[in-house]
Amino acid sequence: MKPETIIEHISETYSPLTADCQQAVLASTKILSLKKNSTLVREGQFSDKTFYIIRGCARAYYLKDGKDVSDWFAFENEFISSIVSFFKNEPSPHAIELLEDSILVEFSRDEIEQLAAKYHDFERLIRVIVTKTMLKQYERIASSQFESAEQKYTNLLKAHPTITQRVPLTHLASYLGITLETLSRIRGLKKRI
Amino acid sequence: MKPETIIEHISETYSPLTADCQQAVLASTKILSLKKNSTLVREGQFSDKTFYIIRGCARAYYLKDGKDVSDWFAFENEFISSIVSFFKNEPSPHAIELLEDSILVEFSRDEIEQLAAKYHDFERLIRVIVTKTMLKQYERIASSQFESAEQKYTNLLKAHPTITQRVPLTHLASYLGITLETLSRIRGLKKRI
DNA sequence: CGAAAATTTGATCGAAGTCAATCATTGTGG
DNA sequence: CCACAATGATTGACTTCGATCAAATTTTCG
Repeated sequence: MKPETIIEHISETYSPLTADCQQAVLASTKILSLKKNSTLVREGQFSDKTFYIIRGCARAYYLKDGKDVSDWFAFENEFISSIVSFFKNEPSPHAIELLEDSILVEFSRDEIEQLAAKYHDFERLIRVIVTKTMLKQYERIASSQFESAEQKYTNLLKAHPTITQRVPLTHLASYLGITLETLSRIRGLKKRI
Repeated sequence: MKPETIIEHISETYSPLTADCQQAVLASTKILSLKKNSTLVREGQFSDKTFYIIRGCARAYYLKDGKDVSDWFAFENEFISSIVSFFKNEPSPHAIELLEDSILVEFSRDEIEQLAAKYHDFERLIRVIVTKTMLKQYERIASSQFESAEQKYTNLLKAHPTITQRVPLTHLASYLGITLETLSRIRGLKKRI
């Protein structure tokens, strides 16, 4: 996939960019092609990068009392970054790894800020992306806090019907805030009914 | 408090606005002074308004299986809106009410979009506010999903030491996703130790 | 002051967690 | 290309945290 096509696609998906601005974005775009299990961000490090996924998927996770807890998944046409490090410039509590062989676009915070300062339409693009992310997190709060384990899993499947084929259940369980065993029992029940 | 001072203050708190832009914002600003228990948004209605709190506090809540569940609180210098209705233009699942006599600034979505389209620095202001909100929601997910009832309460107190003096415990309990009884027991324990 | 609202306290129950063992799937080196 | 080790998923027995139901007590406010 050509870089121009990618920027066009981001522009179409989120908020339109002028040709002029698309050119400028292109200039500061780096494309990565990485194998499954590659690490994009290591725990404890600073990361001023955001990754846009063209193909594949990634997972942000952290260690909570020694246990691996998944915090975010991203698939094609979505962004992933160490939210804490990227936005607050603190060491990243999260690690980010690839769950499949993937093709990514890498943006740095400086590039983004420069583009946003120079191009009003890029500033808007960022605003739109952040707003979408915020709404997604809002949905997640509603689901995680006030639903039963089973309802949470059902909600996840509704939002992402094929996720179980791409992400190991262990990760889904920790993402939902339930144990692997509980998730397994829920799935057992669902099949039988 | 004069309207000019308010806009200046928003500009200082979140992201600077040019004098020109501040003038334009002023023109579409409506100041409200309302009594405790006033309703800003009713459940099931469309609301394209966002409220900035100058004095007082407000609460967004919804009914889940007949029970009142608090979803968001906002205090001085913060914004509150029906997130679903404002951003997705759907009927609001939330109602919003005042917990104290309050002074508010009301913005409509149209005004905001027009200002954002015309003024790059206003677009940035919105971006910054949405980003802050997103980070706050992120913290909330981490706390609500992976902490014990007691830890959640402790986290809340840390972020908002005086909240118990302004918001009834019932609302705090439902916000934290625990029952009033459990919250009361936690508070009992804390005092004794 | 007294009624209503808010909070505390007590007894019991249940959903999901923990610990432990087994079964299934995947992938790598001989 | 098979073997078998490593990883992932299921199942079972038991425990626990916080929910529910119920009642008492305290606070607020007309």
